[in-house]
Amino acid sequence: MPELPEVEVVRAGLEPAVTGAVISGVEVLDRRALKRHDPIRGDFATLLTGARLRGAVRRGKYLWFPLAGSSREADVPADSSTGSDVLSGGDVLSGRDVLSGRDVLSGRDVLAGGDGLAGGDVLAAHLGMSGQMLLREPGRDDKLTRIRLTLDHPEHGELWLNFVDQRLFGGMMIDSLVPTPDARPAGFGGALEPGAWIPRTAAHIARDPLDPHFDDRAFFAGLARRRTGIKRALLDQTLISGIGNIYADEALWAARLHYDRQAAGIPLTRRRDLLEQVRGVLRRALAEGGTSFDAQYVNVNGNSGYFAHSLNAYGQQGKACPRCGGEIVRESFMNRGSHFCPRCQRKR
DNA sequence: AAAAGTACCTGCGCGC
DNA sequence: TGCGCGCAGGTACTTT
Repeated sequence: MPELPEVEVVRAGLEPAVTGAVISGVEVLDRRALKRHDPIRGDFATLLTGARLRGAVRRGKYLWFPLAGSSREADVPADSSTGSDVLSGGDVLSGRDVLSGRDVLSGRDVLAGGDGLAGGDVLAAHLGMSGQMLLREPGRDDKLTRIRLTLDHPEHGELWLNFVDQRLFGGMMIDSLVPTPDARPAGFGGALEPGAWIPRTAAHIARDPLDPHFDDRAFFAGLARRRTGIKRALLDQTLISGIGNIYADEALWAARLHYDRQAAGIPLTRRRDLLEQVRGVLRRALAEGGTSFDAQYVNVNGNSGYFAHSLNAYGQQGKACPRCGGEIVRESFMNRGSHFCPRCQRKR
């Protein structure tokens, strides 16, 4: 389901509700929704109960919520003999400034709660194909809720956060932060400055094209090296993140590129144009609240976005191409649909 | 090493 | 109405 615009709608919707909230209850209704959680680090519910959420951060389609460290961690003496990063003066492993005892990720004092958590741990989430994060009045259940967090917010009071996922390709986990390879802020955190720390599970993906630190030149060079079709390259989250099947088809339509054209053979000017189209499509979709065809994709209140009305190629098979009037076709590719206009998106 | 294939899942809508 | 089938917006792991 959700690609960058949809995940960003979720992030922005959650941000005011989770920032500063304490997790007062955790119900894991289906353990398969924890499949990326490493049980060795402790029980998900136990670790999370009592922890305080500090914000909501996103890179591409990955979401995470930095947690305040546990009381136990806060008692750790300022011992610079272990794991301290000389250059930053901070503790690489925990994301905490060892000398000052303050949390370098937020600049705030580490709070008690979430016993067993290390400073710099996060609640990480991926929505997969069908995941939703719904904010509800306590007592309001949703069918297919897999994990429920009860949030206690100093201003908003008590809320349920239902993680709903039909297909169970998504999930939640507790993860630790590692330094970003380029030492720049990890992702988009709204009001929260995420710092140059990223969850281990998301560390391998590239920045997304709306990230101010996205490296355009590295992307163009990466495309030039790919011996594969351009759509495969766009969907490769290690090259550029946040794009899924819908926006790949839409951006390729806008750039007049055939989905299976060899990435390496595309001239630089057209690679530049493609990136511009990618950004345009993602920004427009975001402005309309994301794309939804049904209740499968919704924001945190359960409402749908409007971008489905603006699609030019995705799902438009049989209809006229809005640009040239040719007929949009759907072809099976990579076990999914590719939608394009054979007239203005020619392979050669 | 990079690229392609496969596994992971459930529910819905469609045609018969 | 009931049933089987195809379809779904993603990622991680394995194989080549």
